[in-house]
Amino acid sequence: MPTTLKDISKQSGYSVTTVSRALTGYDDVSSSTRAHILKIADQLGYQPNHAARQLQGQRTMTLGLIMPERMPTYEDDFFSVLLKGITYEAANNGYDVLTSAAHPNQSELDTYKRFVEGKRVDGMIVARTHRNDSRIAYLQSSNMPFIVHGRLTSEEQSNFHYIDVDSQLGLYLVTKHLIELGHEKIGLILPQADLAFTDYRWRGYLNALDDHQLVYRPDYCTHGNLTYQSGLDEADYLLTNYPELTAIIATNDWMALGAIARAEQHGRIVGKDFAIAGYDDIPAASQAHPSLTTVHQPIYDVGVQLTKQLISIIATTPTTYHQTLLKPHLVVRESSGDSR
Amino acid sequence: MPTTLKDISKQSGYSVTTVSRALTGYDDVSSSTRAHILKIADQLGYQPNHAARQLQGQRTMTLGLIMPERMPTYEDDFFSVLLKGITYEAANNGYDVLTSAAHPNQSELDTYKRFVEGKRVDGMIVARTHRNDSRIAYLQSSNMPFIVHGRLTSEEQSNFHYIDVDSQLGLYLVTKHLIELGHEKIGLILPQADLAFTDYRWRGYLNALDDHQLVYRPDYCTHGNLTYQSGLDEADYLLTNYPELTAIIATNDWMALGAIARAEQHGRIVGKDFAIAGYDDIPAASQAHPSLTTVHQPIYDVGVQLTKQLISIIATTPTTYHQTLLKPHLVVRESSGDSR
DNA sequence: TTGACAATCCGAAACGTTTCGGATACTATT
DNA sequence: AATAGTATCCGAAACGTTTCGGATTGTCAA
Repeated sequence: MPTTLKDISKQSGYSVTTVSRALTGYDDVSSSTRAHILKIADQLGYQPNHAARQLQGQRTMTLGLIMPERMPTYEDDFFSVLLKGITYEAANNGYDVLTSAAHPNQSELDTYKRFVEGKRVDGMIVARTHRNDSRIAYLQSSNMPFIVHGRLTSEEQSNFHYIDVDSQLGLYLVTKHLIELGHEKIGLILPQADLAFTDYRWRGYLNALDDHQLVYRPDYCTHGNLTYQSGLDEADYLLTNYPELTAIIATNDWMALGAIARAEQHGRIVGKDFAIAGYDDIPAASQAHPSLTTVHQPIYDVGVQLTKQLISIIATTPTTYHQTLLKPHLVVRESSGDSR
Repeated sequence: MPTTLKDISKQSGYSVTTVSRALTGYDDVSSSTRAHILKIADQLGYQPNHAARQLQGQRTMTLGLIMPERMPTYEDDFFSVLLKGITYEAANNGYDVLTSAAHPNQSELDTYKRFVEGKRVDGMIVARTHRNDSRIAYLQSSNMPFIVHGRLTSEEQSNFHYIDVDSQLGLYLVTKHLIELGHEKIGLILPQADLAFTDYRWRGYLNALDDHQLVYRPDYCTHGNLTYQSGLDEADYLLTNYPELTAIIATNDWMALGAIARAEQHGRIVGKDFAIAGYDDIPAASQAHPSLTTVHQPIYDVGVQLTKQLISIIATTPTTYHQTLLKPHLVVRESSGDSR
């Protein structure tokens, strides 16, 4: 049974109140008694009881992140890496991080409610937004500080603090890159339609075609689910139905890697007579063969930024929304090939 | 301000006690009043205050994981992936996960104390053990349930619950594999000497040499720090000083990938006239060129297992140590080449 | 009619902390 | 010598929950 204020009080002869005030640094206690109390607290290895503090209405010094109900894929480490950035930056500022996922027989939203209304955290981080995102709607209706990685779709209002990577720009850049290499018939493998960034990526592709007077062919666009397997599948679909394609853009690297594998099975030599590009720049992208042309997303750093912002939001409750759009950059490697 | 038991009490006309007992399912309240109370609680969207529960001595339904002080490397996602497994499995059992890292001006051990003595968790998970591990010593002296991923070194007593992958076997397998391909002069890049698994991996290498009557050359062994960069550096050192080497085993994949790159700069053709093997089987390993022969570690699953075990330990406080040693398996790919 | 027993409810205390509103004793000012 | 001010301390209440030990009612058997 850990030491409490009462123990220190007994040992030192001072009241619990004074001990508390000494320990939390009020100017209301003489420096000699403070020193005395500090020493005893140290001797006894005092650690404040977190629950008691919280109960009485304090900051929890804890940030919350909830993992999505079903990971889109086992191999997807987006949340893990983000969480790594969040945890370290939180720790730098004296915060801890509470993570969870939906409990059995509970919805993801229930988990948000547990955290928010159970007063377990001072702020929430939400990531991978989707169309009509009920988590965001809920948080807006609560008065829990929160920050979002990503926005809502371009038709929706994003009235909240967010940090997003401009994936419209990202896809514009990679599409432009391929067009400038001479490609005119470019397949596109998008993620699930209800993910908010699908919208932006699609627009980026569209804009690039427009800017170069190329016609947009909706049938060149398919939807995968961010896995390697779906990269295989969708590439297969595109290559068998539209053999005129000379390039494929996949909107994440795992799908791109799948697409490379399948394209080569179709007899295309990726990086030579066929181009493939991805998105994310995961570690495997640089190791792949051919190495993958892609768009770099600094996930760890985004985690750090989100945390920094959220903590400042908690501290200051700003009246205006803090919204940042990071510029991604294109990483040209072998898979997009030389100019044709 | 969220609803409390008192609110429900007022609304329903029953006492706080009865409301509490109705909600937590005592048989001490008639089914009609329970139904009534349940309904009101639902209407009001009642969420129990976690702090109040904890304070009064309940389970926290929270597991703790602390990230190491300095990540050995930015690219190392070991903890992130482990945490992903832990979080999902914990959620499956109604638990949340509290993560942190050392706060400024505090040691890693202080963080353990904060969690344990601040009564913030019901159990702790510790990973990546090192020689003379003070975290484990501390947890043993507390009576907080905990489970460890990894053991202490073979000279130390591992008197605690753990799940480890038998990396001695792992390194034995990969060394044997190379020897059977005809290699006799095999370099070894080990991790930092104070990591507990360094000891086991070294022994595995040694055993394999012994079993095949090959002499052990201590100077063929160097120490890296698990990064790609140190793979470059150590491979460079080995190749320039011991050009007679025909193979290098790196004890993790990132160092192996670095070693491949450097070996090719030294004019070796990896997979042909030179063999390289790694350890971990990270996603990049299968994508690498040449693809990397390595030893598979199921990190996500280990996270799941650890969580399962820890929860059962919390529930039953077993008197005997639960210790599992998982068998890793060799994944042969191109980088170890054909028989010579 | 009485006693025993079950069913249902509730008051009060406790968990460990912070904070509000004083209380006390000393010092400096008039 | 009285007043005001300052420095230092503390009692009690509060946060929201659970639990211990009854209290109240009603039922049923003797």
